[in-house]
Amino acid sequence: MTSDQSEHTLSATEENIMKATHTALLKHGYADLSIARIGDELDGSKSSIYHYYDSKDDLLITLLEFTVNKFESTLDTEPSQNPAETLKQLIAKLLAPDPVEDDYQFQTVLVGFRSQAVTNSRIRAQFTHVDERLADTIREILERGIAENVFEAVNASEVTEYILATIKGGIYTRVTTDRVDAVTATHSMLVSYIDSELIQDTV
Amino acid sequence: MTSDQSEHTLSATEENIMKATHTALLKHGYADLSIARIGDELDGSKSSIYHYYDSKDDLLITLLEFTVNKFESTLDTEPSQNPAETLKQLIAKLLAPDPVEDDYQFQTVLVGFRSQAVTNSRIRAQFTHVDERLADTIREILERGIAENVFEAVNASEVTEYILATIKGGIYTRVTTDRVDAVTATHSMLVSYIDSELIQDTV
DNA sequence: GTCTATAGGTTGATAGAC
DNA sequence: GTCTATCAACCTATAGAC
Repeated sequence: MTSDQSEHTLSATEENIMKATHTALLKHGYADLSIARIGDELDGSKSSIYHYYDSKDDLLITLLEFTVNKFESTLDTEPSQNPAETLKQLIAKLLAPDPVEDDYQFQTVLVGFRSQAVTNSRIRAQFTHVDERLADTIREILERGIAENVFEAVNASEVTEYILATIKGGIYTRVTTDRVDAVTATHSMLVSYIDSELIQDTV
Repeated sequence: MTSDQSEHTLSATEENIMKATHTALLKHGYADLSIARIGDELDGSKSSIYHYYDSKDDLLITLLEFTVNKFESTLDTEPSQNPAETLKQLIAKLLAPDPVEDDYQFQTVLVGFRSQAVTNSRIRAQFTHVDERLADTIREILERGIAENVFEAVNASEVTEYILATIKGGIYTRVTTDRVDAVTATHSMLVSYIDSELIQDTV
């Protein structure tokens, strides 16, 4: 496997701690997250945390990896499909005006984590990596579409970054403002862009 | 004036506190910001803060307003210019791969604040407002360009949100990852979009 | 208006019983 | 492995001298 994460399965307690930290993070945000508040969401006692993790920092980095993996696994696309449809489905999943509760929670937790990348170099490295993989996913779809003559022969790397930035901007807007219409508009304009600039005119 | 902020000029001490909080925020990030750390950046004693602000929260909300005003004032564009050039200059200022130090600091501080919008409704309202005004700025340029037959007769509101999301995504990427090239690519693709989809073909 | 001192609570983390 | 009890450090905020 290519995963850099240790292969071991999580014990029931570890799973509990992950879930409790996730919930506490949603409730209070990264800045107001404390071991006590995680304990409040936990079935057992808060000190059990220190049996599995060295420190609060260690716990949070582990949760970040855990969350990123779950988030990325929800993005796995059916590769047999038309590249244009695959791309549009990916965008719809990320920019849906009212996503599935789970998806919304992932986005919220990841936005909270991401802001820590400004001052925390470990978290910054993680998100550099996250974006790299998101870009890979999009670029592969584009390159396949170009190879199959579905897409124009654009610069796949540049278009990838452009699409990815727009998606992240849309998610960011959804999670940090009440401007729901802005997300809808961003979504529909991004689809228009794909239709008019990317998809080849059928001759 | 339309500003909802009190008109009074800041005293030297207040100015000092704003600057110290700004610096402490850059150094430690929102989550690890404390009154003591703000005091470390301050000429005087940390308790002087409580003579001017009721609480840490009050101080931070004030700094947010202060920062937003300064940030927006750096965006004032020369309205006599060609709308296409005005728009491109605005984008270049926000997505420059290596912006002026002041601009970079504003973006960093605002990204830190913005993540708090997820759990803090006062801050969320502020950023809803910030985005509204940014959208107004872009929309006015687009509408002027359409009126002057420089731009195609696009849906100005939708295109505005699309451009704004891409810009925010680019800033977000710059501040939270090491993927400098991604920002450059986003910038150049956004300019290409304007050239090919927005600017009217000269007949 | 600015300072020192300090109250009173919360923080992350540990010791040690079971 | 899970618990209770506890520590020392730090937190926000205030009291009160100057």
